[in-house]
Amino acid sequence: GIELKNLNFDGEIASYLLNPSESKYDMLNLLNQYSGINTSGIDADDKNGIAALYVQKLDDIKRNMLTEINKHGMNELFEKIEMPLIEVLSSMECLGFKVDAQILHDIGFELSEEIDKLTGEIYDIAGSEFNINSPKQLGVILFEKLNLPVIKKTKTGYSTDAEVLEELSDKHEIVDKIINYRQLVKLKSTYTDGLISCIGKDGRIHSSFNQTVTATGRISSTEPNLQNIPIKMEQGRRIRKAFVPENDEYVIISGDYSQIELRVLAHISQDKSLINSFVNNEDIHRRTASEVFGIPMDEVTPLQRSRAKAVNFGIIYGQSDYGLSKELKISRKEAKSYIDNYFKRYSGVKDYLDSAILDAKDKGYVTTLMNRIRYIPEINSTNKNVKKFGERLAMNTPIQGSAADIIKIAMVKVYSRIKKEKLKSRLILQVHDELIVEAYKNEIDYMKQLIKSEMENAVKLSVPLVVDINVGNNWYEAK
DNA sequence: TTGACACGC
DNA sequence: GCGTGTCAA
Ligand SMILES: [Mg+2]
Repeated sequence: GIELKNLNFDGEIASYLLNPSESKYDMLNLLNQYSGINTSGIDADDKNGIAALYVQKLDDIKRNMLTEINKHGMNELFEKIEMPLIEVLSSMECLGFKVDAQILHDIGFELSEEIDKLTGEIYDIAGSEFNINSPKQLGVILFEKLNLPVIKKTKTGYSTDAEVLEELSDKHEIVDKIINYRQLVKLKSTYTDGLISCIGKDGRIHSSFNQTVTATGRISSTEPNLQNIPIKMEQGRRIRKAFVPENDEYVIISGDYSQIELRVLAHISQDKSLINSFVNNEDIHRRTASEVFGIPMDEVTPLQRSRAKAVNFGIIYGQSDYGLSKELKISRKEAKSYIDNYFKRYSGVKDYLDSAILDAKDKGYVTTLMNRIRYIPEINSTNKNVKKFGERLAMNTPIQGSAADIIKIAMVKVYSRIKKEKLKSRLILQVHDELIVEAYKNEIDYMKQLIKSEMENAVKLSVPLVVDINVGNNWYEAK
């Protein structure tokens, strides 16, 4: 019920923009970096003393930070995006998302039954009882008792991750049951039990949205994390049926950007072919397959399209031929030919990614669409692996960070219009390329248009931004 | 506290 | 590439 008004400067956010890789933006750190005083003699436990000094030096700290923000051209990012976003996130936290506990209990009960059944079967096959949740104990069973081949090792012993289990699945009947067990236990512990424990007295889940955690400008969500609710597998996806509107006067509307990162890449690289693909609204993975494999669009097979999709993801991540070969389970040579072909066809993308690495080396940092910065010290490492990692950061950060800039602009715009026009609908969640609105039924058509247009027109790029809108009686149905 | 693992974009 | 939660040790 308390309003946030006339906020124009937040020190934590200002310092986050000046270096988003820091882990703490507390008063002592800010004093040390921006007040000009020597803080080496200050007792870190003296909270009152630090707070008093911070207030005393606030004018200096503020002036120094704003000067730096200005130098980097981040004025608009700070004043027009990040500062207004504080109220948007605060509102999302206060509103929360209503959750039907009964649905979660029902799913949880089903999961328990299946887990119990699988547990018994696994013990029977193994010939002994052990903690299946312990990778260490599971490793002993799989690789010592049952003598299955060791696929890969971790720092501490045998790896038993999903990729390893997948490879072992036709070697022993226990493996599929373990794969299944893992999935179900994850759903039960993190999602049914975990979410139930977060439901407030108002029947809603109030996540925390952190604005100063990620190095790229994305927001993060904790207690609970509402940005990783299952969607890929149907069994997990059903969890979304528990996320419901307040009552039957409301529905859930979801607006999600189509291919926002590749569109951002087309824009910042100005690659002619990639821009053309999006201007013509092509199926981008099919087009990539056609270019990489040198075949007409209508002759692309499902496998080729799927591989091209992995190539596109790899480009965004700055993936090497080695990384792509592991992802697609193909030879390094074959992966290299995919990437080489891609860069021949999309030479503007190649030039751009090279320039991002040069930027990181020359200036020490890379930037996004709205001039958000991220320092990349890894790029100067003498350790080859660290240096390569730095190069991937230099390539990925402008893409991921620009997408974050865009959806933040859209959030501020959607929120402002709802407030100004005194609508009953509410912005309640953001999941990186998606906004979720709890919409009043009389406002459905209006909100669909409002969300679509504010998201698509958040910024003007060389390619269109496309947003898909879906409506449903719960989050699952809004797909 | 850390590492392994699994969920999301 | 970017995150967070759970569990075991
Ligand atoms: Mg999408």
